[in-house]
Amino acid sequence: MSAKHSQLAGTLTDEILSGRYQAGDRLPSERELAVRFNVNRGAVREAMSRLSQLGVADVQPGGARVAPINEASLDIIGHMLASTQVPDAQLLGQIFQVVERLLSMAAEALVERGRATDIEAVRARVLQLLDSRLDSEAHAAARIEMMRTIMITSGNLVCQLIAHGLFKQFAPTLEAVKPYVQLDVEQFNRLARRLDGALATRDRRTVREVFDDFSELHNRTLTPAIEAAVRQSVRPSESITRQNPGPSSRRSPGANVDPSDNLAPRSRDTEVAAS
Amino acid sequence: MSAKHSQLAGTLTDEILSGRYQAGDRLPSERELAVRFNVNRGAVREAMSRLSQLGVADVQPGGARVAPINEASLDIIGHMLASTQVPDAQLLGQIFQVVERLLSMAAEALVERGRATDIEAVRARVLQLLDSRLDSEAHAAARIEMMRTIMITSGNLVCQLIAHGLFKQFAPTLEAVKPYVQLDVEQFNRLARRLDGALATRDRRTVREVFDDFSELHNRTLTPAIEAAVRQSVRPSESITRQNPGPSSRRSPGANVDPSDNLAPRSRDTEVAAS
DNA sequence: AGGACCATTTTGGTCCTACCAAATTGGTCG
DNA sequence: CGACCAATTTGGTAGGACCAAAATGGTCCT
Repeated sequence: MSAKHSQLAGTLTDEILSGRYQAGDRLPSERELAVRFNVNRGAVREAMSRLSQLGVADVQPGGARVAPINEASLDIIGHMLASTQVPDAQLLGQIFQVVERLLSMAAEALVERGRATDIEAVRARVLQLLDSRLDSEAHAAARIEMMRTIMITSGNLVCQLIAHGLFKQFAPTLEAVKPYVQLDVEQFNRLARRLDGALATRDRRTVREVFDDFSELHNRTLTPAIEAAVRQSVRPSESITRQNPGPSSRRSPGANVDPSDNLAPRSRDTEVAAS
Repeated sequence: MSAKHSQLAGTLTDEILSGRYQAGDRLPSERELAVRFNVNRGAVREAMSRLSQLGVADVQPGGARVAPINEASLDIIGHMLASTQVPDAQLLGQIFQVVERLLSMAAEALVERGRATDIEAVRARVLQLLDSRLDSEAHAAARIEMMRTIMITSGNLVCQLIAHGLFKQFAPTLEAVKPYVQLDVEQFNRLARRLDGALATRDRRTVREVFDDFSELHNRTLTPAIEAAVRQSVRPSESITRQNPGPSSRRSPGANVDPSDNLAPRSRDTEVAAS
């Protein structure tokens, strides 16, 4: 579905991220890639441009070389999460950890220097999260909305950008794991109440403590959820909901490369054989 | 010096970030931009691609629209810092705050789950920072090296990517402000000693306290430095060190647009008149 | 031999032209 | 007034030609 250059960029990014190339290695030339993937060189160039801006390759006249991973852009996280069938628990945990820290920072800034109206706005989100009788879906959405509100009202642009960028990237993964999460609502609500009180009294120390506890709770929630997802070991995105096979004229699932055009290197055996 | 598309992307990014366009506004068409800036449409396309990947514009068939700022990539920070002559103190403060939080997180993870050898490596950096008799330049470099070591040994990739990305962007600004910073070395060393002790005993609570204090110290250091820079109100990058005028055949300073080609919109008066 | 130097080849960078598909636009008809 | 449809605008793709910088491999001097 997506354009050629986009697919190519994805393929190359995955190959680099998977460690097929060592940092410093020369990438095949644009012209060679063009013939190998049977696309126009322009498409290759756009893909290389993406790699360059992603920070996974350093492309210069004379040749392109792969860059060390830790110098890449934050946007590679999405690729890393998507490359493995079951999300990497460790990476996901790191993301959560960072988000929660930034969230804590934003909330602390809010209670220290924020306007009263902003604090009230956040409190409204927190209480709304508490009072209503929500199903887990709505509860999750409300949680996210609360986080968003905290980020925005904090006024810290850097914080917002990072959080938004991270969220955008792990949202699909989260969606895939969601069926397996079982949040301890009781404890969560206890924390939410504490947060509300801390916000009302502008008690920074307690705010921080609450977010530390949030982090711990999330970790305890996430780990078994991922384990459950691993046990099932199903393809996250579509294969869960797909129940009606549809007409026989259908092409391949779409998440993978269309077999009609050979954007993948020639005759690379599919690693996950149909069983 | 830089390529046309790069200049164009910078110009457009700055115009969008400066609020000249509202979020949701339509950007001029590629063909129109091509004639306005007297460049090939291909160059315009590359610039638009950059804007798109930067998250400041949403470009689709039918037209490109500017995106809300808070949905942009983290990489716009560099533009925002560079667009104003004197760095924005508030934004710089936010960056520092975030970095210090992430640093604290990394250090805490290190003392909680890190290997002994890694902790020793960080301690070495801290002590090296303490013992030697360094000038402020070397001291700053050693501080950065310490932070880098903490980030790397922590093993949190997300943390590393954010920190590296932020640092890469505010490094030039930091360089510009550096002449004006006067670090309270005595207090800093006191904190460093505390950090060393906390690392040795794997005392997570103290580690966090130390980084909170670091944050506070940096804030107290940064604010007057920026104020001093504002007072001087000099162009950060080159004009400070340039003392020998060079041959008369020289072109314009290079940071600005070459007068021979009109990449800037026609006859736009320079906003900062020479005084 | 070993190292410095230089011409050739390779490689990415730019430009141009033409054409395609999707979105927008503006008119037209019910 | 609203739904629908065609013409236009807009971004997307393709292919080719050429340029400049880097890498390469040979040559010459020491």
